Amino acid sequence: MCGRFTLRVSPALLAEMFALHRKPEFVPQTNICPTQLVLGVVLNQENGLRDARLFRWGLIPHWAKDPVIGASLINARSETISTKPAFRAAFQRRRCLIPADGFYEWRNTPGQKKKQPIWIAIRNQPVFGFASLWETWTSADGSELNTCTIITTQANSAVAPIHQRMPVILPEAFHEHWLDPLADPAELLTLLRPFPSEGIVLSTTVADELLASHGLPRQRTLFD
DNA sequence: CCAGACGTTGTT
DNA sequence: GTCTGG
DNA sequence: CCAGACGTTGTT
DNA sequence: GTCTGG
Repeated sequence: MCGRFTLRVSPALLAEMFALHRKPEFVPQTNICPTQLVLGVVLNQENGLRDARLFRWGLIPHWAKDPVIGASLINARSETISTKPAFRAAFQRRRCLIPADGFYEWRNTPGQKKKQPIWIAIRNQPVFGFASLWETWTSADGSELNTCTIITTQANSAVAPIHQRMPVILPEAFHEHWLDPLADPAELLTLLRPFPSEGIVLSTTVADELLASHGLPRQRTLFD
């Protein structure tokens, strides 16, 4: 799955790598959590340009009465995304890319009391995009909330020893297809596969280094 | 027909 | 909103 | 994902 | 142990 990730690149690089209309405003982060605001790249249907927008991580279906459901919909299984009521509308009409430069999976070692976080990145890719969906939810008082979810797939052989599943990382060559509002759903589903194992980089120590390099306090939630 | 669910993950 | 179960 | 909380009663 | 909140 994918329950935490990092995004530390400059807005300028992000704009370049995702062909954004303009530079997004965001602060580099090394511990992005569910229910926080995350950056999502969408295709603006008005002008055909790519925009980066903020979404609350945890998709709330438009029909939900209680928005608390979003906290559990931080991931969507690629295998069932086109049929599940919570996701199929978003899959048809509201696809996006969530930029990241790494993500965490927790390894549960038998005999060890605590799970160990492993930081996972892609070789030679300073930033990449998670295949994602977004929704707009309207509350009883009429206020709107834009939310998103990250699509998961079976772990590749590099990640499998740590965890059974992993987020879908779309190679840059697939970005345009994924964001195309007229794309054929059946073809889109073929894009949702595990990233090639050869490109995977794992680290047990980088997380602490990342925090230090940004002068951020060590985060008890992850590393103690 | 209406009522109620609608999701993921890990763990057992 | 739309499907499933009763 | 992890961290942190984890309650009852009667009344409207 | 399990749910909620971030």
